Amino acid sequence: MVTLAEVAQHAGVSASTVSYVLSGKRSISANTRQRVERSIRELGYHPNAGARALASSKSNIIALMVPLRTDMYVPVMMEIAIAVATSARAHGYDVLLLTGEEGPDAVRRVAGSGLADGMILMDVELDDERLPLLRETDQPSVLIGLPADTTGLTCVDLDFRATGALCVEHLAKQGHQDIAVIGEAPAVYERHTGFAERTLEGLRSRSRELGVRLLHRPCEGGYDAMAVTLARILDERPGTSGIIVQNESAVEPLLALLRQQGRAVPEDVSVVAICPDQVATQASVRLTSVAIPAQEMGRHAVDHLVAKLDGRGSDEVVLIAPELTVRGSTGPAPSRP
Amino acid sequence: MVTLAEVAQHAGVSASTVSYVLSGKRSISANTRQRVERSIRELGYHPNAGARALASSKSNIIALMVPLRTDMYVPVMMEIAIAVATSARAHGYDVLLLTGEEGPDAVRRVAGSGLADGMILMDVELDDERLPLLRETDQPSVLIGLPADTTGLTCVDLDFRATGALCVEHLAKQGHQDIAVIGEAPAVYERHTGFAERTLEGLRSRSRELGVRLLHRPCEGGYDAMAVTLARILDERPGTSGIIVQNESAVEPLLALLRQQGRAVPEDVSVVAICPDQVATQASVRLTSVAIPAQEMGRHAVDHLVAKLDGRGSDEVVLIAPELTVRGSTGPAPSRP
DNA sequence: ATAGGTTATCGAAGCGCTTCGATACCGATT
DNA sequence: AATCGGTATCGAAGCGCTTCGATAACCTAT
Repeated sequence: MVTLAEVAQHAGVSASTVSYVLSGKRSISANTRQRVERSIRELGYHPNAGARALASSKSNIIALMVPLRTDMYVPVMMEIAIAVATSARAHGYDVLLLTGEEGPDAVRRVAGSGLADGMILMDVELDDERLPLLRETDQPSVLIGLPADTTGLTCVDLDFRATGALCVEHLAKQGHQDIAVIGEAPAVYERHTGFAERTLEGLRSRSRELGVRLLHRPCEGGYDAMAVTLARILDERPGTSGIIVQNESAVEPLLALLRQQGRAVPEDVSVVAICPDQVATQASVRLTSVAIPAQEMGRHAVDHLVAKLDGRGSDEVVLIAPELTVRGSTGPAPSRP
Repeated sequence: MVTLAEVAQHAGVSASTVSYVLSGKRSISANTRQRVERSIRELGYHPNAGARALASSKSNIIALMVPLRTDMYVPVMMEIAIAVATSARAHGYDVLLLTGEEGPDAVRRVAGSGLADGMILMDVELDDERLPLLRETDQPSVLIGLPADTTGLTCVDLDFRATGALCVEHLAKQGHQDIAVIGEAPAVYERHTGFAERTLEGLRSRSRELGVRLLHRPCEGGYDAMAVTLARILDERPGTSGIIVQNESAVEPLLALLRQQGRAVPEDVSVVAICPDQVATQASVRLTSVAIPAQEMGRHAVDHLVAKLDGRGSDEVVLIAPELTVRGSTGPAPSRP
């Protein structure tokens, strides 16, 4: 293993000079710089991460806490995680992967040990138990998702309230009067996940304003659960002509069931999905949808965290404006008999 | 920030004693141990990761290199990644997330800087460009996937050859004579991903042995691509009665298309999938499948790597035996006219 | 009582780096 | 010629921990 001292000796300078060449924190003559850089290359030198962290109290690592549950919106999680890792590298940071398993203790461990300089939390619940710790250790952090109380926190999220409103609006504008919402699994609502509840608020308030009827039903993913849910909806509201889905694993089953029942999309029923673009375009019907901008969220989170670590940047809540893309699954409401 | 020295002072012992209490590398009297542990608790002490890494040349971090591509078998990747993170924690290690983006350089960087003690590589190609580096730096590592040359390497993977064979066997046993294979996207074969090619080998050799006809077609995910692929298959081999799918995002489109064309599963066509159990059970037809044991692979990889880091364990190739679960999508071949 | 062997603890060195004065040299200003 | 402000470099201290002898205290066996 090559050390700074060896590079220094090889280049005929002192260790501190090599350090300054590396960090650029003091001016170095062009001549010396080149000699040092050459030695670094020739010896294949890589600074030791531990020593660096110890001396500078900076690890150049960002911790990313992903939910342990693999049952929910997995591709989105993955996409965010990869976006985070990629953007972090672009800023010179590596990413430490923490699962939700450890719970709040992970926050304590990371903050206490100086393992990471800051952390990004995904899947934040409205009343998340990690937040008190985050505030008290004042660990630099960014949340992906929006808790109930955001004082002193930096959050990045899609504006799910506006997303809900946007979906209702789109359908209402086309004349749909009876709209059904197929939501995430009941467990998601029970644990008060922010995005699910806020979507619902948006859906409800906008439909109230626009005078359309709204029926919300949580739904486990999969074909069987979807069959039951759809039957219940059509039973309660036979006139339903617009459906909003916020559950990736319910999308394809829903479309299959509608087809099977002879309900044409979009002639008989219009469908709007809240899902990543990939899902919307790869479904059996090209879906009108509001995209979940996973990449953008990951990138934003990293940018904000890095800004904080650099002493720039402040606490703030960034809500990304939703965008509805019209594809082939929505159209005018059928005229009622 | 609390340091070892402060704990030592608080407990009235020397720093080294505290260190030995923590590591258990020398015997400590019960009395002293308790006093020290109490101080640790009262002061909320966490050892500094950087200092530890520097002094012990061990970071207690495992690097996990995931593919950058988000287009392929995403849930499997995610499940493996989470299994790795979870098992690693159980062994006292944290996980550093590296994306394929950096390519081979990441290996050099991690090995050189002592950032991680070892690494796990996912999505290994047959002739992976990271392997020479891995061998030359003799960085402790485990591959998930099987390259062409495994000398000096430890690998964990599902036995995809046996998996292919198993699928053919199952269908042949039920009398199917004409079998079609819907594979991964063409790009996957072009970059010589090991698992795809080995599955194919297994499929081909077993079908030759059993005297059944086999047609293999790569397929991009999604509905449209699937429609084209299926049409071509049925055009070339109208008598096809068994289909093997190895492409998660083709599964649901395939089932929808078959339904749409009035081909009943399993009465007219039998379908075997190679996919995670979750996909097989949540599809619109409960699929007979060979599971991809993501969790098990992640766990194995970590166990082997930790064994290596402890000086136990040797280079070896672990192939997990495939298991075929019969569900509702396969049955006897229809009698030919 | 003394040598020999344990067991429990301490002190000091050192891991590889960053960073803060200090120093030496230079040309420009008076 | 003496002074000043830069610029380029060096040396040494120190980050918080691990680990290796050394030492002291205590048993046991002679």
